[in-house]
Amino acid sequence: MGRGKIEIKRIENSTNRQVTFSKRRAGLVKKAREIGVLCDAEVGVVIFSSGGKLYDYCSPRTSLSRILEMYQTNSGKILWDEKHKSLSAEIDRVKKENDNMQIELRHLKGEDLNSLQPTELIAIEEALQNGQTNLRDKLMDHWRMHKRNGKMLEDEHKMLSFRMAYQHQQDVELSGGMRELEIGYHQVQHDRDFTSQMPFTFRVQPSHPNLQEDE
Amino acid sequence: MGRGKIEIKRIENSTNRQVTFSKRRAGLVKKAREIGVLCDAEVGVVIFSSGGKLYDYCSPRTSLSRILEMYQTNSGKILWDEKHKSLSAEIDRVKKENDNMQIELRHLKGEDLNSLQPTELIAIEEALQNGQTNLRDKLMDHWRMHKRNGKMLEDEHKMLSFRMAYQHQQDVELSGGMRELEIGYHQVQHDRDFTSQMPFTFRVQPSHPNLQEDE
DNA sequence: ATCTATTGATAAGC
DNA sequence: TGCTTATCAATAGAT
Repeated sequence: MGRGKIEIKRIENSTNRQVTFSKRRAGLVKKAREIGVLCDAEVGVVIFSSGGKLYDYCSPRTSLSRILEMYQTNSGKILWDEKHKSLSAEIDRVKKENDNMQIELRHLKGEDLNSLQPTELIAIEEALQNGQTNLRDKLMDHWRMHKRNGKMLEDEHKMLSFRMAYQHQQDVELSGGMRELEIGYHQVQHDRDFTSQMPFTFRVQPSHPNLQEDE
Repeated sequence: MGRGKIEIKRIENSTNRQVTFSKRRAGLVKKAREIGVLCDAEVGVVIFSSGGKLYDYCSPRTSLSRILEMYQTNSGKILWDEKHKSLSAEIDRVKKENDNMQIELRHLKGEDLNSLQPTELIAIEEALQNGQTNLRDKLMDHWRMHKRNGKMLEDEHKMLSFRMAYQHQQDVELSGGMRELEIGYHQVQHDRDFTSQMPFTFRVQPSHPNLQEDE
């Protein structure tokens, strides 16, 4: 509900995220108040922003601590005694999450790949390709902006220039390196009708970088 | 919002009240979930119906008791012992580690790059380049091994072939995209003695992919 | 913070 | 309780 539909996933732009948080927090509290009044319910809401700031609401005529007591009674859980268990469980959960991210990081860095299937390797490769595209866009933004402003620092300029050139080199080399694989592909492609699914580049002249140093 | 506007006051008809309660409870929880995801917030909701029945929701990465503890910390009420404190401290520590990895992962995926300096962008780009090199080596290993063993499965073969071709395409395109930057570089390169540090590729013919589809 | 085009939530009705 | 639909409400994006 707004000028455009949005996916329910983390808002990347931090300003937008903050604005949306404020708006929706207000909306949530309003809804909580309404259901309390309309349906004669008691409601408690606790919200922590990503920055850790606390916001809360609870129906009039009661208090959060009373609601929490009722929660304990009704859920059969004794929060104070449960707390220890729940804290331990949380540590486990967070650590596990930690491990998973660790693994994902390693994979993205090209480590610990031996146990992976081609399918998984390809998925990671795609993620890398994506990241690289975004990274390079951003680097080019910097390059262009600095060039336009004419106030690029000497060191920054060196690094950017060097890096741009290096990327180009890498691409040409990898691009060349893939030629070997084309052969493998062409050997088998007539087995099945797969040609229609192949990217057009496949039917393209391989690039011919001139790799001689000219003195 | 519905077939007619309603006043926000207790619904007298008990059936309607019950129905509205169910619908709005679902709506409230949905909103809570959404703000949690969109804005990276932690949310806890506790609802008692007029009949005294308990309903609750809390964001996935936490628990109600955890949220309630955070609430107590933040709101001043402190009634927990040292053990809990140390457990909480550990959670905070691990979560912080978690956040850092999260950030690194996002960066590698090309997200949240706006606040980064060129130096940092370049470091990330290098990591991606590395990862990609390793990934592709591994993919080629798979390709060669399966081809040699002659027992590549049809689907695996399709995916590998397709992926190899796709990588090639990407490289050629990126390689082409870098050409623009060469111009910028050549404009300034005579300012300083930087030529000796430039990769030889820089003095190389750009690739000329033939992008016409041949029917 | 304010303004609206749009999407989203939901009151009624079945 | 679950669907459907006409309406009102929340809010995304722009200012």
